[in-house]
Amino acid sequence: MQKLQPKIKDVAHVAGVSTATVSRALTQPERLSESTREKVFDAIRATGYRVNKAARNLRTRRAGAVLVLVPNLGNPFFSTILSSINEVLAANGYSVLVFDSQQPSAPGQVVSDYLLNGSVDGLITLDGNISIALGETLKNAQMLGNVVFCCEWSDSLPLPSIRSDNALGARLAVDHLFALGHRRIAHVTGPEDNILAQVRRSAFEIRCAELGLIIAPEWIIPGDFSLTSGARAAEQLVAMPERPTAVFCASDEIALSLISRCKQNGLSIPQDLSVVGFDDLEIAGFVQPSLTTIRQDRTGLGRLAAEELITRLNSAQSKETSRIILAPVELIKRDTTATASKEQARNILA
Amino acid sequence: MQKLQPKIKDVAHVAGVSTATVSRALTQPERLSESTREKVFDAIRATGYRVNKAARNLRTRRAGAVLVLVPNLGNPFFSTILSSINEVLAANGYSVLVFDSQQPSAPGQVVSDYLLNGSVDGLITLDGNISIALGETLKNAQMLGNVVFCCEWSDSLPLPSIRSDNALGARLAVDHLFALGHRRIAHVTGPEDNILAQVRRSAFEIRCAELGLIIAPEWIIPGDFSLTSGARAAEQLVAMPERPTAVFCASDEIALSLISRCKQNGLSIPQDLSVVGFDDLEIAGFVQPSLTTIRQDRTGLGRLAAEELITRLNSAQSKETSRIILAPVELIKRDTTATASKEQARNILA
DNA sequence: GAAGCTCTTGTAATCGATTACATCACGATT
DNA sequence: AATCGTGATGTAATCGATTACAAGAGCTTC
Repeated sequence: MQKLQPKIKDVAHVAGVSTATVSRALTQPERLSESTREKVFDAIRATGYRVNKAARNLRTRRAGAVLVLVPNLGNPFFSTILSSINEVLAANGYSVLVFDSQQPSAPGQVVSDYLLNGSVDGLITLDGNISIALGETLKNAQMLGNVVFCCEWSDSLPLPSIRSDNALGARLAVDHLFALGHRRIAHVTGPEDNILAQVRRSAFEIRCAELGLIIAPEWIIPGDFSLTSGARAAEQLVAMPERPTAVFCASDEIALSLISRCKQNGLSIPQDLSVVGFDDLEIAGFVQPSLTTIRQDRTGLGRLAAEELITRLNSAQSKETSRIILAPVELIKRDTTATASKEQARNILA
Repeated sequence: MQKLQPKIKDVAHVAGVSTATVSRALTQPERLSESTREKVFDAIRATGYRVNKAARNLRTRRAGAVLVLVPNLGNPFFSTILSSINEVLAANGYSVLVFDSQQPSAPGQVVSDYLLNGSVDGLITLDGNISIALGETLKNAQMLGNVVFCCEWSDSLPLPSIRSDNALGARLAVDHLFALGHRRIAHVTGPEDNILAQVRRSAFEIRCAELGLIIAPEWIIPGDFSLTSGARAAEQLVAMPERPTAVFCASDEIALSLISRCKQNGLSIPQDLSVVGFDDLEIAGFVQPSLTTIRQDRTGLGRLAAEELITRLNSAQSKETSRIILAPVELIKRDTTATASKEQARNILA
């Protein structure tokens, strides 16, 4: 049975130095003579000493931790990003706290608590629904400079945002389908109130217009990124009298479940319908047919967001710029898209 | 521009009481008279006060936080559990720190740091690879009572473990396939060193033996839970001269990619091969054909683990019992399993 | 050899809460 | 009327680190 956790005083005693010296050995070892430094480290080893985080945090007014706000932790898209955020932050000495904003407790309250009570130094949010009220609170506490958006953003908050080039992604998808001869392209959207889904949708519409494609209103099928919404969209698709020959889905989950449901309804993919997803989840390459999709660099997104936050935490000046960092997207051609048949290609709306 | 964060002294001043009273209002409001209590809360509201977590933690020697150690955060199986852990802990006033044990930094070191430096009060680990050394360290620091396994466990550490009934899962899978007439059943395993994978495998073998089924050595195909390993297993399967008619996979990811690769090789699922997975990932119900699998109650696992840890943190006595809580598993019959054809059923090994 | 530097180390204040102990007021008990 | 108990509040010690400031040692410089 061992004693309680040794404290800095115990180490100082064993090493025969003052607590200040021990503290210096910990935080700025180069300031000590080599002999004392070694004495101290020996004592640390001998006692099994670990700095008490709470005491250090109190004194230094830093938490050494970052909060990551995730909408739906269960979604593999987010958790990969989280993993990469974790990696960068850990390498820089920060702990990572997570909070799932889907939870019953009011996330705004929770987030401002974390930031204002000093539990964390900063926030990376993968959730774009940051309320104006929260923004105000953070601004008043001069905490707004320690917040970074990842994937998402909010037009009403002047915050940096690391995100994929969503518009480009949508264009790549349309161009790819167009090049294959498709002229009747549908789109299953993300949630209506989601800014990123809005960008994908409008870029889709604009690109179609540029290419002279007409989009029937019913071809814009509302979804919400989820598997369920993909299946629902498939039902709508197969029921259409003038069925599109291709569909661009706002997420891979939509695409995967849409494909599955279409097959159940007797459609062949990609012969009867070409499908493009968005995200490039790992599973996308492991289904049959494998999914053509727009890859988002999830690891890069997480890394960049973490790096941006660290930079901001280190720079004393609070700069509330709405800097935007675009992560590249890429068309991954797989097997759910195919050349339009003659009949499909000719079948342009009047 | 606002001043610095108000402290308890400021609140006390505004309310015209002592700091002790403010503190009591926060932690044991029933001990104050109604009038002062209201005065204090008014002052708190007026000043926008938030308790400083570091100061409170230092004084109370509690962190109000729990570390969750996750092997591979990017895996949807784990992240759902994490979400449910988060929910329960948040409801009980605990913050959740995560660490991905796949990371370069030595996870053992990191974990013991977190626990010994007071960053967290306890640990829930979804990773079974807790080293003996770490166990010793924690025991010496009398921290071993604050650790709970979730899904995984370690025979060498006397810790509570919340896990699925893996053996039952394997039996359910075998029984289901047997009832459909299958007599030649393969198994794609999890990682060889993974205790949970070992249980599934040995329960599979035992049940087969009980039913009088012979398992050719090559039908035990090594995998590691991953999509990649499922595809590899499929290659091995299709190349077998005496191909099994059914396969029980240690994870859904294995099953999904195995199915996909088998289809690429011209097999029809389930006509040529019945497949059972393990986990019941959300996607399992949204692929075509939808996956028959053993459901693990991921939400329940997370919840139970969190509740168990909270109980332990609240009880002063350190009880290092290796209590086991089994979460139920369930066979979810979907479309990747079918009655064995006459030829399949008759084809028993000599 | 006095002044001034640099380098190393120690003393003690400090971060912002919680809480043991003391005090006081007020009503009940004898 | 003296004593006691109870409830409400205040005073000050405390949690365990960091760090401003001071001080001493050893060197250089004029």
